[in-house]
Amino acid sequence: MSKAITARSQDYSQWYNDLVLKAELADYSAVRGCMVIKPYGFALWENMRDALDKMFKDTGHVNAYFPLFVPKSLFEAEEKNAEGFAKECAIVTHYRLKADPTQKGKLIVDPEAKLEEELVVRPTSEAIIWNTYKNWIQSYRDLPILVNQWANVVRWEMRTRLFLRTAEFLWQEGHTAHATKEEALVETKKMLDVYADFVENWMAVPVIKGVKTANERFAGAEDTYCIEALMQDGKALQAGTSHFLGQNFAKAFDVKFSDKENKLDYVWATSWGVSTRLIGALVMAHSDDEGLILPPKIAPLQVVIVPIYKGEEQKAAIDAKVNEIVVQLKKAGIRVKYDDSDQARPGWKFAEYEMKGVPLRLALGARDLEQGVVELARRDTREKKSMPLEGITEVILAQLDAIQKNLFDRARQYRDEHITPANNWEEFVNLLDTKGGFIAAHWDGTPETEEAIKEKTKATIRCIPLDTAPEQGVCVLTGKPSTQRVLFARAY
RNA sequence: CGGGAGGUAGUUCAGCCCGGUAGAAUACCUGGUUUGGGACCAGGGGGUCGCAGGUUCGAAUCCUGUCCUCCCGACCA
Repeated sequence: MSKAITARSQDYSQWYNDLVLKAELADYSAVRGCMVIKPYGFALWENMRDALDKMFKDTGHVNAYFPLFVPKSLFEAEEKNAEGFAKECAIVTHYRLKADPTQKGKLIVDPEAKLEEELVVRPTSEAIIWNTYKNWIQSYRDLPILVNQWANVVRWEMRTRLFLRTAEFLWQEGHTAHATKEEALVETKKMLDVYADFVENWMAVPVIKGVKTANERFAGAEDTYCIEALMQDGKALQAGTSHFLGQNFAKAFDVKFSDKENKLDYVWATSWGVSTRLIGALVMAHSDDEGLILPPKIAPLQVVIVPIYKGEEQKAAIDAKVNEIVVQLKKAGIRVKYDDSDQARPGWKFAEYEMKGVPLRLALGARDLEQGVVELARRDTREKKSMPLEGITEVILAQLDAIQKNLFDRARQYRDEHITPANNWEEFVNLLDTKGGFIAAHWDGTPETEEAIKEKTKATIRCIPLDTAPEQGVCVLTGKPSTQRVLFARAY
């Protein structure tokens, strides 16, 4: 492993790529646009997944699993949804290979094994799920259906980046069915809140809750709610979406139910998802030029202990003490590793665990042992101090909390400092080019103006924030009247 | 999908223009000395030069095709 990664100030994109590879979160693969998630990266994803899964269960949802393949006829049923995804679908057309008669040891697609109907590899699962829900729903007594699935999806992206945009990715997709519009709307917002709660309180990444404009809306949705995060380079990243689907899919798949008065009506729907892209957000929100910085609540390892010794005798004494500490820490629920390997020297280990973003490091040497202390090093502030071994578990628990809080506060301060109002076009363009971040500006509400701004500046409307007060103003581009500021940014 | 750059030891890269026994650093293995911020000495192993064709007496090097990656553009629920 080489000794450094590209500095953020030098090349932010390269820094990100270097970091993902060197921290061993992921690797490239032999398949274009598809990555290998390595064990350390997957451990991180597992922690995120487990926390989210519990939140879903706590809000009444259950898990299920639907097929990877969607028959084309089902896929095209909801027209807007199908159109929206058509350009990035992988399609299965054959079901068999055979030996190539012209080249020994090679295989060809068997032309006689062509499928009657092509199968679309799911870019999202609304179609196959609503086709299924049709069979599950007859009356209001069958509602609501609150199902989530953890799955992979495929979107044939032209330009990919590790975690941020890959051809195949892992995610969860919730698909719910309701008797009333109101209930579906409540569900949509409830799950948006769950996402915001998770991303802020577990990942320590502050988000803005908002609604997407028509241009940015999920294909097939009535409304798309989102959480938007800000990265250290001033670009925005959509961290999660929750869609109010109205009756669009119920109509497309003919899913009706009898209400209490025995009247037939179409079912109301929502869907919501977050993906492994969140890992990209996590990396770009907190990390520095030394490597990854992980929030304790989802870090695969929260504490690493490194011994410093001369000779076997010292090592044995340190081992004995550290083993006691490890038992205590594990009892307190802390994910801890004692790296007593003799393969690397302490300095090497320090750098390695910094690259991997382990929140707290303890270093224990013979001198410390004599004095009954241990060196505590925080990854987030890179601050080191000597603490008494007595009562160290409590100190560590408090430090982990402090790190979690500091990461969030730090990211929120950066985010808050990078929401800037712009009142005219010159200001708007200038802010985008010099400062970046979110720009709060008036917009006349038309897709045409949004499109024009995008063409001129590459900035899009990230969302119409949910919690801002109405304010009279004029559109930053057209000068037409506007009633609310929206957030623009260049985005991932 | 268009334009540009790249792929040679586990890793980072030199060699390619001008064809002639495949190199460096680092990592790895063995032994020893070491260990409070990426240790040092000595010895050693490791590469069908992305893959497939072609030109040539001879190809990492020239030609063609193809795959993967990066950058720019188009696209991106």
